Amino acid sequence: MDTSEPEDPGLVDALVQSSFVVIAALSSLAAAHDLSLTQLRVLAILRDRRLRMAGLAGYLGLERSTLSGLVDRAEKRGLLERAPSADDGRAIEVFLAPGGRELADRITVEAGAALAPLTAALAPGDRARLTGLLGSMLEPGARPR
Amino acid sequence: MDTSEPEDPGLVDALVQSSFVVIAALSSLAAAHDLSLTQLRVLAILRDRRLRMAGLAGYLGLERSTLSGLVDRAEKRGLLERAPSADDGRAIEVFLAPGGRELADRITVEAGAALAPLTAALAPGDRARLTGLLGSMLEPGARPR
DNA sequence: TAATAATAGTTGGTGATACGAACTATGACA
DNA sequence: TGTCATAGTTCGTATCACCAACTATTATTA
Repeated sequence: MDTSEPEDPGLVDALVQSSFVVIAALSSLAAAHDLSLTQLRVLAILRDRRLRMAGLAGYLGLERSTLSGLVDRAEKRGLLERAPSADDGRAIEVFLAPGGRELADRITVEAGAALAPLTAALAPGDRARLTGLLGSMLEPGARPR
Repeated sequence: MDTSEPEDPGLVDALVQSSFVVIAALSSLAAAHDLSLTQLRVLAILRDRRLRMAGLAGYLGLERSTLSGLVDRAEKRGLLERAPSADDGRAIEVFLAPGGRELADRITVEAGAALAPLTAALAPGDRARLTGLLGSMLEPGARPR
Protein backbone atom coordinates (compact mmCIF):
# COMPACT_ATOMS: atom_id res chain seq x y z
CA MET A 1 0.00 0.00 0.00
CA ASP A 2 2.18 2.76 -1.25
CA THR A 3 1.00 6.23 -0.34
CA SER A 4 1.16 9.12 -2.78
CA GLU A 5 4.56 10.66 -1.98
CA PRO A 6 7.20 7.97 -2.02
CA GLU A 7 10.10 8.73 0.24
CA ASP A 8 13.37 8.36 -1.58
CA PRO A 9 16.23 8.77 0.80
CA GLY A 10 18.25 6.62 -1.53
CA LEU A 11 17.98 9.08 -4.36
CA VAL A 12 18.57 12.10 -2.16
CA ASP A 13 21.66 10.50 -0.67
CA ALA A 14 22.98 9.55 -4.09
CA LEU A 15 22.39 13.04 -5.42
CA VAL A 16 24.05 14.71 -2.48
CA GLN A 17 27.01 12.37 -2.44
CA SER A 18 27.64 12.50 -6.17
CA SER A 19 27.29 16.27 -6.10
CA PHE A 20 29.93 16.61 -3.44
CA VAL A 21 32.24 14.34 -5.38
CA VAL A 22 31.75 16.32 -8.58
CA ILE A 23 32.15 19.65 -6.82
CA ALA A 24 35.27 18.45 -5.06
CA ALA A 25 36.79 17.47 -8.40
CA LEU A 26 35.92 20.85 -9.86
CA SER A 27 37.27 22.63 -6.80
CA SER A 28 40.58 20.93 -7.07
CA LEU A 29 40.65 21.63 -10.78
CA ALA A 30 39.98 25.28 -10.01
CA ALA A 31 42.65 25.32 -7.35
CA ALA A 32 45.14 23.90 -9.83
CA HIS A 33 44.63 27.06 -11.85
CA ASP A 34 44.63 29.25 -8.78
CA LEU A 35 40.92 29.89 -9.10
CA SER A 36 38.12 29.58 -6.60
CA LEU A 37 35.16 27.41 -7.48
CA THR A 38 33.13 30.56 -7.98
CA GLN A 39 35.64 31.99 -10.40
CA LEU A 40 35.59 28.74 -12.33
CA ARG A 41 31.82 29.04 -12.52
CA VAL A 42 32.12 32.58 -13.80
CA LEU A 43 34.42 31.47 -16.58
CA ALA A 44 32.04 28.67 -17.50
CA ILE A 45 28.98 30.91 -17.45
CA LEU A 46 30.59 33.62 -19.53
CA ARG A 47 31.88 31.18 -22.10
CA ASP A 48 28.84 31.76 -24.25
CA ARG A 49 27.29 34.85 -22.68
CA ARG A 50 27.94 38.45 -21.90
CA LEU A 51 26.18 39.53 -18.75
CA ARG A 52 25.66 42.55 -16.59
CA MET A 53 26.94 42.39 -13.07
CA ALA A 54 23.46 41.84 -11.68
CA GLY A 55 22.75 39.12 -14.22
CA LEU A 56 25.92 37.30 -13.33
CA ALA A 57 25.11 37.66 -9.64
CA GLY A 58 21.75 36.10 -10.38
CA TYR A 59 23.30 33.11 -12.12
CA LEU A 60 25.64 32.58 -9.20
CA GLY A 61 23.16 33.31 -6.46
CA LEU A 62 25.41 35.99 -5.00
CA GLU A 63 25.03 39.60 -3.95
CA ARG A 64 26.10 42.28 -6.35
CA SER A 65 28.60 43.56 -3.83
CA THR A 66 30.29 40.17 -3.77
CA LEU A 67 30.68 40.25 -7.50
CA SER A 68 32.43 43.57 -7.54
CA GLY A 69 35.47 42.22 -5.75
CA LEU A 70 35.33 38.94 -7.61
CA VAL A 71 35.33 40.61 -11.00
CA ASP A 72 37.96 43.08 -9.82
CA ARG A 73 40.40 40.33 -9.10
CA ALA A 74 39.62 38.37 -12.24
CA GLU A 75 39.96 41.53 -14.30
CA LYS A 76 43.31 42.29 -12.76
CA ARG A 77 44.41 38.79 -13.77
CA GLY A 78 43.34 39.35 -17.33
CA LEU A 79 40.52 36.82 -17.21
CA LEU A 80 37.54 39.15 -17.50
CA GLU A 81 36.75 42.53 -18.93
CA ARG A 82 34.22 45.15 -18.02
CA ALA A 83 32.54 47.51 -20.46
CA PRO A 84 29.73 49.99 -19.95
CA SER A 85 26.43 48.89 -21.42
CA ALA A 86 25.29 50.68 -24.54
CA ASP A 87 21.66 50.46 -23.48
CA ASP A 88 21.90 51.56 -19.88
CA GLY A 89 24.39 54.05 -18.55
CA ARG A 90 24.30 52.49 -15.13
CA ALA A 91 24.94 48.95 -16.23
CA ILE A 92 28.27 47.28 -16.78
CA GLU A 93 28.74 44.22 -18.90
CA VAL A 94 31.24 41.52 -18.06
CA PHE A 95 32.74 39.13 -20.56
CA LEU A 96 35.76 36.92 -21.00
CA ALA A 97 39.07 38.55 -21.81
CA PRO A 98 41.29 36.59 -24.20
CA GLY A 99 43.16 35.05 -21.30
CA GLY A 100 39.88 34.07 -19.69
CA ARG A 101 38.60 32.45 -22.83
CA GLU A 102 41.72 30.42 -23.22
CA LEU A 103 41.59 29.31 -19.62
CA ALA A 104 37.88 28.54 -19.85
CA ASP A 105 38.48 26.34 -22.87
CA ARG A 106 41.29 24.52 -21.20
CA ILE A 107 39.25 24.00 -18.04
CA THR A 108 36.35 22.60 -20.01
CA VAL A 109 38.60 19.93 -21.39
CA GLU A 110 40.19 19.25 -18.04
CA ALA A 111 36.82 18.97 -16.35
CA GLY A 112 35.96 16.12 -18.67
CA ALA A 113 39.21 14.44 -17.73
CA ALA A 114 38.73 15.10 -14.03
CA LEU A 115 35.32 13.45 -14.12
CA ALA A 116 36.42 10.61 -16.34
CA PRO A 117 36.96 8.28 -13.39
CA LEU A 118 33.28 8.70 -12.67
CA THR A 119 31.87 8.57 -16.16
CA ALA A 120 34.14 5.70 -17.12
CA ALA A 121 32.54 3.60 -14.42
CA LEU A 122 29.42 3.41 -16.55
CA ALA A 123 28.76 1.50 -19.74
CA PRO A 124 28.08 3.76 -22.73
CA GLY A 125 24.39 2.98 -22.64
CA ASP A 126 24.22 3.85 -18.97
CA ARG A 127 26.05 7.09 -19.62
CA ALA A 128 23.37 8.09 -22.07
CA ARG A 129 20.64 7.02 -19.67
CA LEU A 130 22.17 9.04 -16.84
CA THR A 131 22.50 12.09 -19.04
CA GLY A 132 18.85 11.79 -19.94
CA LEU A 133 17.68 11.35 -16.37
CA LEU A 134 19.71 14.28 -15.08
CA GLY A 135 18.46 16.34 -17.98
CA SER A 136 14.82 15.72 -17.27
CA MET A 137 15.44 16.36 -13.59
CA LEU A 138 16.83 19.76 -14.47
CA GLU A 139 14.00 20.66 -16.77
CA PRO A 140 12.81 24.24 -16.33
CA GLY A 141 10.65 24.69 -13.32
CA ALA A 142 12.19 21.85 -11.43
CA ARG A 143 14.89 23.91 -9.73
CA PRO A 144 14.63 24.12 -5.96
CA ARG A 145 14.00 27.50 -4.37
CA MET B 1 33.82 4.55 -36.65
CA ASP B 2 33.72 5.23 -32.98
CA THR B 3 37.11 5.29 -31.33
CA SER B 4 37.73 3.68 -27.97
CA GLU B 5 37.09 6.56 -25.56
CA PRO B 6 33.70 8.10 -26.33
CA GLU B 7 33.56 11.77 -25.51
CA ASP B 8 30.55 12.60 -23.42
CA PRO B 9 30.28 16.32 -22.97
CA GLY B 10 26.57 15.80 -22.46
CA LEU B 11 27.09 13.71 -19.37
CA VAL B 12 29.78 15.94 -17.95
CA ASP B 13 27.60 18.99 -18.44
CA ALA B 14 24.63 17.29 -16.84
CA LEU B 15 26.70 16.15 -13.88
CA VAL B 16 28.21 19.57 -13.33
CA GLN B 17 24.94 21.40 -13.70
CA SER B 18 22.95 19.10 -11.49
CA SER B 19 25.72 19.15 -8.91
CA PHE B 20 25.64 22.92 -8.74
CA VAL B 21 21.87 22.88 -8.39
CA VAL B 22 22.02 20.34 -5.58
CA ILE B 23 24.84 22.15 -3.81
CA ALA B 24 23.02 25.46 -4.14
CA ALA B 25 19.95 23.95 -2.52
CA LEU B 26 22.05 22.56 0.31
CA SER B 27 23.86 25.86 0.71
CA SER B 28 20.66 27.76 1.08
CA LEU B 29 19.37 25.14 3.48
CA ALA B 30 22.55 25.55 5.50
CA ALA B 31 22.24 29.31 5.42
CA ALA B 32 18.68 29.04 6.69
CA HIS B 33 20.16 27.50 9.83
CA ASP B 34 23.04 29.93 9.92
CA LEU B 35 25.49 27.25 8.88
CA SER B 36 28.07 27.16 6.15
CA LEU B 37 27.97 24.35 3.66
CA THR B 38 31.03 22.91 5.34
CA GLN B 39 29.37 22.94 8.73
CA LEU B 40 26.37 21.20 7.24
CA ARG B 41 28.66 18.55 5.88
CA VAL B 42 30.26 18.12 9.28
CA LEU B 43 26.88 17.53 10.86
CA ALA B 44 26.00 15.01 8.17
CA ILE B 45 29.31 13.19 8.45
CA LEU B 46 29.21 12.98 12.23
CA ARG B 47 25.64 11.75 12.25
CA ASP B 48 26.84 8.18 12.40
CA ARG B 49 30.49 8.55 13.23
CA ARG B 50 32.87 9.89 15.80
CA LEU B 51 36.09 11.10 14.27
CA ARG B 52 39.37 12.62 15.19
CA MET B 53 40.15 16.05 13.89
CA ALA B 54 42.48 14.67 11.24
CA GLY B 55 39.93 12.09 10.16
CA LEU B 56 37.26 14.73 9.79
CA ALA B 57 39.67 16.91 7.84
CA GLY B 58 40.27 13.96 5.56
CA TYR B 59 36.57 13.47 4.89
CA LEU B 60 36.19 17.12 4.08
CA GLY B 61 39.41 17.54 2.15
CA LEU B 62 40.53 20.36 4.42
CA GLU B 63 43.62 21.18 6.42
CA ARG B 64 43.65 20.35 10.10
CA SER B 65 44.15 23.97 10.95
CA THR B 66 40.95 24.86 9.14
CA LEU B 67 39.07 22.36 11.24
CA SER B 68 40.24 23.86 14.50
CA GLY B 69 38.38 27.11 13.93
CA LEU B 70 35.43 25.37 12.35
CA VAL B 71 34.98 23.04 15.29
CA ASP B 72 35.62 25.90 17.71
CA ARG B 73 32.68 27.84 16.40
CA ALA B 74 30.39 24.84 16.16
CA GLU B 75 31.34 23.82 19.68
CA LYS B 76 30.58 27.29 20.97
CA ARG B 77 27.14 26.97 19.38
CA GLY B 78 26.50 23.68 21.08
CA LEU B 79 26.55 21.63 17.89
CA LEU B 80 29.71 19.62 18.44
CA GLU B 81 31.76 18.36 21.32
CA ARG B 82 35.41 17.55 21.67
CA ALA B 83 36.86 14.84 23.88
CA PRO B 84 40.39 13.54 24.23
CA SER B 85 40.94 10.15 22.66
CA ALA B 86 41.38 7.24 25.03
CA ASP B 87 43.88 5.57 22.69
CA ASP B 88 46.11 8.47 21.84
CA GLY B 89 46.93 11.33 24.13
CA ARG B 90 47.49 13.67 21.22
CA ALA B 91 44.24 12.98 19.45
CA ILE B 92 40.91 14.65 19.99
CA GLU B 93 37.62 13.14 18.97
CA VAL B 94 34.75 15.18 17.68
CA PHE B 95 31.11 14.15 17.79
CA LEU B 96 27.66 15.67 17.72
CA ALA B 97 26.41 17.45 20.80
CA PRO B 98 22.70 17.01 21.53
CA GLY B 99 21.93 20.26 19.76
CA GLY B 100 23.94 19.16 16.78
CA ARG B 101 22.18 15.84 16.56
CA GLU B 102 18.80 17.48 16.64
CA LEU B 103 19.83 19.95 13.96
CA ALA B 104 21.39 17.20 11.85
CA ASP B 105 18.18 15.21 11.98
CA ARG B 106 16.08 18.19 11.05
CA ILE B 107 18.39 19.08 8.19
CA THR B 108 18.26 15.55 6.83
CA VAL B 109 14.51 15.84 6.55
CA GLU B 110 14.69 19.31 5.10
CA ALA B 111 17.26 18.26 2.53
CA GLY B 112 14.79 15.76 1.18
CA ALA B 113 12.20 18.49 0.94
CA ALA B 114 14.62 20.95 -0.63
CA LEU B 115 15.46 18.47 -3.35
CA ALA B 116 11.89 17.35 -3.85
CA PRO B 117 11.38 19.72 -6.78
CA LEU B 118 14.14 17.81 -8.52
CA THR B 119 13.25 14.28 -7.54
CA ALA B 120 9.56 14.89 -8.16
CA ALA B 121 10.34 15.66 -11.77
CA LEU B 122 11.04 11.97 -12.29
CA ALA B 123 8.67 9.04 -12.43
CA PRO B 124 9.20 6.53 -9.61
CA GLY B 125 10.86 4.08 -11.94
CA ASP B 126 13.23 6.74 -13.18
CA ARG B 127 14.05 7.71 -9.63
CA ALA B 128 15.15 4.18 -8.92
CA ARG B 129 17.11 4.05 -12.16
CA LEU B 130 18.87 7.30 -11.35
CA THR B 131 19.71 6.12 -7.85
CA GLY B 132 21.22 3.00 -9.32
CA LEU B 133 23.26 4.81 -11.93
CA LEU B 134 24.64 7.32 -9.46
CA GLY B 135 25.40 4.51 -7.10
CA SER B 136 27.44 2.54 -9.57
CA MET B 137 29.20 5.72 -10.62
CA LEU B 138 30.28 6.25 -7.03
CA GLU B 139 31.44 2.70 -6.54
CA PRO B 140 34.74 2.48 -4.68
CA GLY B 141 37.68 3.26 -6.83
CA ALA B 142 35.74 5.49 -9.17
CA ARG B 143 36.38 8.70 -7.27
CA PRO B 144 38.39 11.32 -9.10
CA ARG B 145 41.83 12.18 -7.78
C1' DT C 1 66.94 3.64 27.53
C1' DA C 2 67.84 8.10 25.73
C1' DA C 3 67.75 10.79 21.60
C1' DT C 4 65.48 11.60 17.43
C1' DA C 5 61.73 11.61 14.41
C1' DA C 6 56.88 11.52 13.34
C1' DT C 7 52.13 12.70 14.36
C1' DA C 8 47.87 15.40 16.42
C1' DG C 9 46.14 19.58 17.14
C1' DT C 10 46.43 24.59 17.89
C1' DT C 11 47.80 29.35 16.99
C1' DG C 12 48.69 33.30 14.20
C1' DG C 13 49.07 35.62 9.80
C1' DT C 14 47.23 36.35 5.18
C1' DG C 15 44.00 36.52 1.35
C1' DA C 16 39.62 35.30 -0.69
C1' DT C 17 34.75 34.92 -0.15
C1' DA C 18 30.36 36.60 1.04
C1' DC C 19 27.07 39.48 3.30
C1' DG C 20 24.61 43.84 4.53
C1' DA C 21 24.33 48.84 4.76
C1' DA C 22 25.43 53.14 2.91
C1' DC C 23 26.64 55.71 -1.12
C1' DT C 24 26.89 57.58 -6.26
C1' DA C 25 25.13 57.79 -10.75
C1' DT C 26 21.79 56.92 -14.08
C1' DG C 27 17.25 55.81 -15.66
C1' DA C 28 12.01 55.52 -15.12
C1' DC C 29 7.70 57.68 -14.16
C1' DA C 30 4.07 60.60 -12.61
C1' DT D 1 10.64 68.51 -12.85
C1' DG D 2 10.91 65.91 -8.72
C1' DT D 3 10.67 61.46 -6.81
C1' DC D 4 11.59 56.81 -6.83
C1' DA D 5 13.88 52.71 -8.49
C1' DT D 6 17.89 50.39 -10.28
C1' DA D 7 23.10 49.28 -11.27
C1' DG D 8 27.41 49.06 -9.21
C1' DT D 9 30.71 50.24 -5.88
C1' DT D 10 32.75 50.88 -1.34
C1' DC D 11 33.22 49.80 3.44
C1' DG D 12 33.04 47.02 7.57
C1' DT D 13 32.58 42.44 9.42
C1' DA D 14 32.70 37.40 9.81
C1' DT D 15 33.86 33.09 7.94
C1' DC D 16 36.68 30.07 5.37
C1' DA D 17 40.89 28.15 4.03
C1' DC D 18 45.74 27.93 3.53
C1' DC D 19 50.58 27.85 5.24
C1' DA D 20 54.22 28.08 8.61
C1' DA D 21 55.51 27.74 13.23
C1' DC D 22 54.68 25.84 17.65
C1' DT D 23 53.45 22.42 21.78
C1' DA D 24 52.49 17.94 23.32
C1' DT D 25 52.40 13.19 22.78
C1' DT D 26 53.74 8.86 20.62
C1' DA D 27 57.08 5.94 17.72
C1' DT D 28 61.61 4.72 16.28
C1' DT D 29 66.02 3.53 16.63
C1' DA D 30 70.75 3.68 17.96
